[in-house]
Amino acid sequence: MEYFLEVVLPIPLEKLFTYKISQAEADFIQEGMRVAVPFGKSKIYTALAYRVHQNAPEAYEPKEIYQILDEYPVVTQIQLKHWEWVAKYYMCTLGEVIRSALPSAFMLESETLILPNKKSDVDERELTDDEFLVFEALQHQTALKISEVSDIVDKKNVMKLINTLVHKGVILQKEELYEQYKPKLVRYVKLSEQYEDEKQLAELLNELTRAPKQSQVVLSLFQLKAKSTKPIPISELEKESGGSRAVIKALIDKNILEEYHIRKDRVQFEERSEESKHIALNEYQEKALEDINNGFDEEKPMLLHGVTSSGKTEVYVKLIQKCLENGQQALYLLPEIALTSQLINRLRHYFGHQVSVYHSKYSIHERVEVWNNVLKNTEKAQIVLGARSSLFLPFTNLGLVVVDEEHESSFKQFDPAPRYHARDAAVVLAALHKAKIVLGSATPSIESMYNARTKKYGYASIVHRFGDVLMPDINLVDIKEATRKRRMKGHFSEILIKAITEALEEGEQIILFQNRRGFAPVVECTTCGHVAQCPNCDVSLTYHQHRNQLRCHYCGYHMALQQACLACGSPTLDNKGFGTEQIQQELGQLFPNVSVGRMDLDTTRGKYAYEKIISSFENQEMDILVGTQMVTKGLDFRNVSLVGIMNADSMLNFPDFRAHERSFQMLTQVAGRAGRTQKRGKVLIQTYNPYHQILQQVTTNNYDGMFKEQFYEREQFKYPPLVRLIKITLKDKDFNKLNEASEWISGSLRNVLGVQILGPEYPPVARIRRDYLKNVMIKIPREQSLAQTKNSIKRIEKSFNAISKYKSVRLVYNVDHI
DNA sequence: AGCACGCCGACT
DNA sequence: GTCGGCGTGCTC
Repeated sequence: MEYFLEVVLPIPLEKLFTYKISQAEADFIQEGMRVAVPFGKSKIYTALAYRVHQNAPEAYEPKEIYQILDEYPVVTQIQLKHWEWVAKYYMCTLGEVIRSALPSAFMLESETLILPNKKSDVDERELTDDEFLVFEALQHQTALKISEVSDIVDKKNVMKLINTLVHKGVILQKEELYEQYKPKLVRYVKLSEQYEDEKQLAELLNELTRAPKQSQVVLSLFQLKAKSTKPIPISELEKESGGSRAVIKALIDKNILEEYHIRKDRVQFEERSEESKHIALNEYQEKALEDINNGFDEEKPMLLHGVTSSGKTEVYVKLIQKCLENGQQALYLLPEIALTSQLINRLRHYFGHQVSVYHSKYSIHERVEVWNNVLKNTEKAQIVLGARSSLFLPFTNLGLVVVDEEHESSFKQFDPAPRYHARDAAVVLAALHKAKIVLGSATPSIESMYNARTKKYGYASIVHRFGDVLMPDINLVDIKEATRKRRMKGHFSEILIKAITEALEEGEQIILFQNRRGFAPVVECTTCGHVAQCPNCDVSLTYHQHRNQLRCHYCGYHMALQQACLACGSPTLDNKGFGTEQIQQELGQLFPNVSVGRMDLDTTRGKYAYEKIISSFENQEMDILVGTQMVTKGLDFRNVSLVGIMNADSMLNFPDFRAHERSFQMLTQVAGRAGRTQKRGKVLIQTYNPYHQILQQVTTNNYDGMFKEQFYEREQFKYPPLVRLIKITLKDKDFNKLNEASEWISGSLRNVLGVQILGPEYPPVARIRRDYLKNVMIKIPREQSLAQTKNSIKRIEKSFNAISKYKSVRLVYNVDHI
């Protein structure tokens, strides 16, 4: 009987691939195990076992698998179901979901190695110069990588050379698999067993009199052993004895000491503090908790709408405690890893080492360890705190999902597929696990609030701040007037400067919000109006002061700032617009003795960059923090009494149907950073348009008014949540071909779907990385089947791909585009 | 997605 | 003349 295995490969292909396996393998392999398979001409890939069966494929002769990589499945059945849903809903392949879900260290790849062919005699005279170089190199080395061959002959493409060498019998090829994940091993030492005996030991010490260093090491080892019964790491012995590694190695070589390894977890936390596991909720929190639990009884996802600083976290903690008491795992999703550092401390305070963290700034090794802990349901992984990708962890016993700051658009993955929304995917995940789910926010998204109003979600709210702290006092500052009367100092109005001065005098801290990064978006020539453009993308280059560079935010292209205009040669270059860097600099001039910190994309690279800035602001090493979006997101600073928004207009005027909703959320959130203790916080919003509805709604904390108005507009103009949006982006290097192709696509969609199609339209940035872009937007009414519509779209794509002249055009789907 | 194959311009 | 550029097709 023949056995076959269908596998999923981590590539953007719809198809599953079938390999031949033996009966023994068929008995052993379970769905969700990893297998290494040969794919294409020579490569070996890691694939996920999907199904074992006995139906021989007819159209081709299947290859055999290379090797089974796991002893038990690393992916659960529920995960596979969930991933299939993600692939289907967000119109991508299962392989793409797998690629972003599995830690990259799980995905082994092969590397081709070149070995000398010992069996055949080589006539050196028959080799070309390049061939001889490789042949010679192999006389000294056992194997060469392709890239090394490339270096030796100083050529890029060496496949042809290698092929001829194989042909001439000079070399052999071999595929080597690399396991990227290596457990972290700590080296320990102990005394060899024979010296347990006292007589032997005395003899040994006697022998070592001529080696003072070595005998010192042995004595230190005894001292350490006396202190505790724990294993002794080599590093500690080194420190204690003052002996170098060479001395210890000599002792190991003489078999006096024995070296051994213990696998160490990279993920380590301090123990929980035993006091204060109990938290007291106030009456409003209690009420919300009760409402949430009632909603859970009806098996509904719950929306928790609590004003900023109302103590939502404590409610989550209560829910998590209950979940753990039931012996189930909890998942706590956050939109931004910047937030994890603050929250992790709070959660560890209650749950100690039961909390694991998972996000993209963790190393691939750490991610594998968290993955395995979750899979084995170990003590350490009872609670996972993480960014959107933690949704893909192998929970076996999930009881609760918390989606904090559910309105955040960063829950939606934008660039590589799967372009999923973590909040929505979490609702599906919870349903698959029959787990409870709560979505929390001070400013719920229109979508979630709509779901709550239509009873799809349950609803709970907290309208009072914790400790009855007053809501911040929000004021609008009209900078149109001030600008006209020349009363602005740089980007600061007199009112804002006065407020900053007062806060500084009180010893309080200040947050300033500037919705843009970089020093100045553009550098313009005042003589001819020329602005430096990115050669690969359709954008102006932005100036970054600290490197004195012009940079492209889309492709990373950069060049040094020119002294004279590139177009007309005159040295009259001027900055236009402003960003966080410039605000920071102006502050330095206005308040020379005040320390000003900055938090934006540029200052938060690296694993601990966020933590550094946040903790130094927390410790009041800085008086003022200038930041972009990041400062709005749920950070909790005790001593901030003033929040200033430099310019509210740029976000209000953003050409997007969500601009108003977003502005409301962002301003309300950033305002919420002010006055989290007894003193009432103050918020100043500088704007050219103080009569804007949204700004009025922000100052009066009128969420309902905002919701009503925005909802009405979306009804009028047919936007979510009343329709579903699918955006198709077409990309091609050829401008004309792209236009033709997008007309073809939009035409077919209009013919087949019978729903509203917008476009094709150029996006605001119409060229990125040398590709021209065009968007087509599909609006699908709620009552129309989404699945069927997607099928029709896929069919249109098939016919599109059959047209040979459009071959090079790539299509990208974005379902529920934000 | 990779990766090989195949066909064209710009250099030793 | 080769090298390496990119367009095209295929992967069990």
